[in-house]
Amino acid sequence: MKTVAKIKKPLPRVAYEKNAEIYKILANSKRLEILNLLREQEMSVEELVKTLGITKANVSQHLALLRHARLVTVRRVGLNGFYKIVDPRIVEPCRILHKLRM
Amino acid sequence: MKTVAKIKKPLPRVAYEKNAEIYKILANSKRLEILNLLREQEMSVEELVKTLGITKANVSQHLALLRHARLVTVRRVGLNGFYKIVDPRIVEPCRILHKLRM
DNA sequence: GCGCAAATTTGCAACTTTTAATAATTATAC
DNA sequence: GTATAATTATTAAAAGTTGCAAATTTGCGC
Repeated sequence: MKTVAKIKKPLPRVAYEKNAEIYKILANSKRLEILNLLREQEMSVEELVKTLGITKANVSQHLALLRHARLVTVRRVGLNGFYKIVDPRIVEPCRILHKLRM
Repeated sequence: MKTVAKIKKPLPRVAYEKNAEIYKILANSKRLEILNLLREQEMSVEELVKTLGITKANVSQHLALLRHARLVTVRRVGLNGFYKIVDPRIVEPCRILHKLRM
């Protein structure tokens, strides 16, 4: 196999629109923190509230957004909701950007 | 060398804030398109206007934002401005997200 | 079943940010 | 000077954020 060129074709325009939608979700430090926390382990809303230091309602709203975007799922146990990340790879770009020291 | 664990430590909180700032810049389809175009080659403002199909003023505003974030640089030749990307790796997350079919 | 308490979500309102259009301005070439 | 390329300023509309209070859901004891 011959490696001819490293040119990467431009993505179709809709790809940028979709991509931008995801970035909009990621463009909030609290949501980023949630995703990075959930990357390691499932967490309850209660725990997230304590860890993030924002109101419960606010955490809930962020979680709803992430849920609707299918970035996290919730498992209900009694009164509590336990959230986990659907695909941990979603936070990879976060780390890449961090390594680019940006 | 032994691989003990794949646990990645949470980033410091400021990292998420910085990260979110970058995502805010990336969270716009036109800016994403600009960055992905510039990934391959330097382009003039004029060319960008034609390719993107939006007003020159609007292109200019997006470019100013990218410039201030030091994501692109400009080279002036006479009346024309030629833009290039500072670090092509900035668009990698874009492609990663795209491959995650998101 | 019913009522109560706890965990979570939702609705509302105030505020901030972002976007994109038009108009005005700057800078350079001729 | 005039024309052209690009930027900046000024808007108005749209979208996002957040806290409080109200509503919802669930579990538990009776």
